[in-house]
Amino acid sequence: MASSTQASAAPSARDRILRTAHDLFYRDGVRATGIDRVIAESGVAKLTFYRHFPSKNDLIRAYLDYRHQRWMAWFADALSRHGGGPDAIVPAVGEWLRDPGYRGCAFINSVGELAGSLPEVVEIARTHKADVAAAIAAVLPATRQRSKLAQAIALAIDGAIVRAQFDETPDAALDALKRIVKALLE
Amino acid sequence: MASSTQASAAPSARDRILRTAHDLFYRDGVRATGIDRVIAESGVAKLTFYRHFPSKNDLIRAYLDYRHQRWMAWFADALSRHGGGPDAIVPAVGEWLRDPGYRGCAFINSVGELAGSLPEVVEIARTHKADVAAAIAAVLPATRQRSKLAQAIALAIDGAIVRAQFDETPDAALDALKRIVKALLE
DNA sequence: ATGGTTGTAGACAGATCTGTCTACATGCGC
DNA sequence: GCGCATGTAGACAGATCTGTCTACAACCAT
Repeated sequence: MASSTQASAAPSARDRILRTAHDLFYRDGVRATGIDRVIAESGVAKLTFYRHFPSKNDLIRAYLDYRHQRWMAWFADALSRHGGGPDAIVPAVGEWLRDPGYRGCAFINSVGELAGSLPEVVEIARTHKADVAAAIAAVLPATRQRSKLAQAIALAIDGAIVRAQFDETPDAALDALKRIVKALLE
Repeated sequence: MASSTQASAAPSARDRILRTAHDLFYRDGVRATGIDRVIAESGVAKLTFYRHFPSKNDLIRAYLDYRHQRWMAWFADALSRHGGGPDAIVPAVGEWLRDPGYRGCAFINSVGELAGSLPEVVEIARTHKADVAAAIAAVLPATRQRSKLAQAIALAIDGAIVRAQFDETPDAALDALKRIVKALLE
């Protein structure tokens, strides 16, 4: 989940805006980041920005969609790189939590910040978490309890995500997560 | 964790401010809540407010302290009301998650919102979570693994907290939490 | 009774934030 | 080559937010 860099030369204005918004929203929070900051940092004109995103809420929605795509792709890749079995889960999560730019889960953070003023982020977050649970189920053995088990593991991952957001190092969170996953898988 | 009401007649201005700030900050978020709103809703003059809390950050710190006291007292009570043993944990948490005013963990939400602009909330949240883990350890049998086990359960509770914040009902979160606690305690 | 503390009511300054508008440039398809 | 989409630069309006300031009242202890 390190910040990805684009190889090709000239990204469109929309892409530059979205990428900049992603980095700022994720690092500093959505409310703390002003439109003017996104505009200045992505190097586009104000009118250009408002042509692509008529309101800040449109940008927020696009940010969460973009984040979802990026994160799910990274997670699927990380799981397969670590063997693609149940034992891949904790190391894959650990990779993320150790990333220097780690700032917690964009969806959890956004719900906390915006649930009151932009209720649809709750729906978006729910969808995201359901997809994460499905990705976890995909690496579990196909038993009768697989779905329930994946949900429990996904919930434990959420716990590790917020714990690692507080602590100096993610080690305690990963220890606890490992213990839970091991206990759940017998 | 339902909102507590004060029996005695005349709370001081400071108490009224703190109580109002707590309710608004918790319900709508810290950044989304303006000082003017707190002042209007607590029925106090602006100068009075600024005499007690020279800046919004002072109010935020007081809010988190207040929340910590209130929540820990409620949690200890809930644990003892449900028997004071390991089996009290899930029902106690369930009581909270089912509260109509439930909006997630004030500390998790605040870290997401404020970590960038007010770094000390991270420290405050860490202390809070350590106290929660200690309260959980207190209801576990005194084995050699007690502390590690309490940390794992506390982490699973954090997972249930955020999951219940997304979902329509807390049932799935409580199911998963119950499954994890059961697996951890053999 | 006098001074300090605590309170009310509300105007005001200064910053910041979202969103609009004018004026102009460039490149591409038809 | 003409029109249109897309782009730049930046002034401007209007709302909102934090924090200061003036003017005045009630209460309590010394």
